[in-house]
Amino acid sequence: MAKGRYHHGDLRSALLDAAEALVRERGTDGWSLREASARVGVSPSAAYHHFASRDTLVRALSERTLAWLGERLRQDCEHASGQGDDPQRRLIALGRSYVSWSLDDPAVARLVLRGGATAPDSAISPHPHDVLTAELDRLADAGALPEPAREGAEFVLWAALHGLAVLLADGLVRFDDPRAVELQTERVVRTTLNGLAQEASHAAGRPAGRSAHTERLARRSRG
Amino acid sequence: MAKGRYHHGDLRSALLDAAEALVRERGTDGWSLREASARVGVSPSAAYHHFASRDTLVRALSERTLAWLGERLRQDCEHASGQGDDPQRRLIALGRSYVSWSLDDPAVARLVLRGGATAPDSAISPHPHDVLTAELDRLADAGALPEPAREGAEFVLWAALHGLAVLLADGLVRFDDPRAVELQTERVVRTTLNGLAQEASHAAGRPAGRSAHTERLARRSRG
DNA sequence: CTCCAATCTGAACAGTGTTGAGATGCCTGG
DNA sequence: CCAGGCATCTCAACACTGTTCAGATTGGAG
Repeated sequence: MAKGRYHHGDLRSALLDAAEALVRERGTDGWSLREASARVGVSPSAAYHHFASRDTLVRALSERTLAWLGERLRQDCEHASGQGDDPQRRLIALGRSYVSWSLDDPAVARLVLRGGATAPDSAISPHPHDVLTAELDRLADAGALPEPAREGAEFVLWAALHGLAVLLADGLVRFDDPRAVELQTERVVRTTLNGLAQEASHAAGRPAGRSAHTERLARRSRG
Repeated sequence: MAKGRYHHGDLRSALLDAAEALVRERGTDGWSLREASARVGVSPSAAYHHFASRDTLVRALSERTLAWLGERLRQDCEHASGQGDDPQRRLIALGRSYVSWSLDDPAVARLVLRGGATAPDSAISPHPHDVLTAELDRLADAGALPEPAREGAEFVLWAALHGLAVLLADGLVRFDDPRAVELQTERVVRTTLNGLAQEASHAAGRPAGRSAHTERLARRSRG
């Protein structure tokens, strides 16, 4: 629609769509703002009425995708919860969803997962990290994660999952069989959770996780 | 040296140095080949006698740094091995070195850790991944890692460490206290190793890690 | 000392992000 | 129904980019 019309209608999201397609085709930097504009059928400068710069467009795409991913993770957790509401099963589903996405759409994942592209004041909802945190809470509530191990546990599991996703998206590690990716992901989640659960028994005598207080980047308070 | 001379002497590594400094100042893309050339005191086209393109220069810098990092990791393992040659202590040292580097030099780390910048046929030696693998072998030899858990364990630990390093370099996670980073890194290594060691007892009945056969990207056979 | 091959320069090309002055046409208020 | 405001878009231009190539320069081999 809006073919040949002077006013486009929804240029902003049309540009985001074009940018997403271009990222998929040629990566984050393999295309120009001018090309995205041309693809939408609009002059290069038109984009500047919706985005302050090319970089802003890319960031906006990153945020849009991140929110989409958060929703996807949440849904996949819910869907996996089918029988018995096993929190560990839900976390494995989350991990599989996260990792398989980064493998199926590596170019977009490379863009999104290096969060430098995410504005600090953007309110992404639901943020993938928040989904993971909520699932860990669920695990702790179910008694499968001792209280001392719960503190900061999200950073351990997040690091492991994020690391696997990034390694795959960047092509630093490859699995011959797609099924192997699922197994590896499952193993990473299981191993990490096992390690976390066992932490309490080893913790006596060392500073414990409490002093490793961490904070996520501020993502609150939309401008 | 070579000030004002027509022939520079060692332009290739001078360009790499300039590129490294520029990456540190303004990130991977915040500078131009022309600026790097100018900084070295040479015309823009001179660079093309040493690098096929800007991208090639960046990749070369990435490889140089990766090899440097591998050497650093190896040395830090050796250094930590002081008393008793405890393999776990060595792995913790490796993790701390890896992570603290990515936090101390985040711009360069961002460039290096996303291996897309690494040519597939480059022979990086010693490659950080190989160092980690060797240390896990050492752990297994010491009997601290059951045989079935050893298989593919490097991908679990690598994912966790790499994930933490990347999250920090990208600023997706921040710790208020530098000491907290060390503790968190130690926790990630310990937790992962604990989880791995405990794997055998849980493994009965599931496919186990054997079918999750993995392979690193080919980095052998220099052109 | 001469000449070659490696090295570097200078000028040029197409394409980039970005800007500002002006054209266009949707929508609101009369 | 129609005037006109205003967001939206176009056009032309700027400085700058990566890259190429014909030619100038020079260290070192014969």
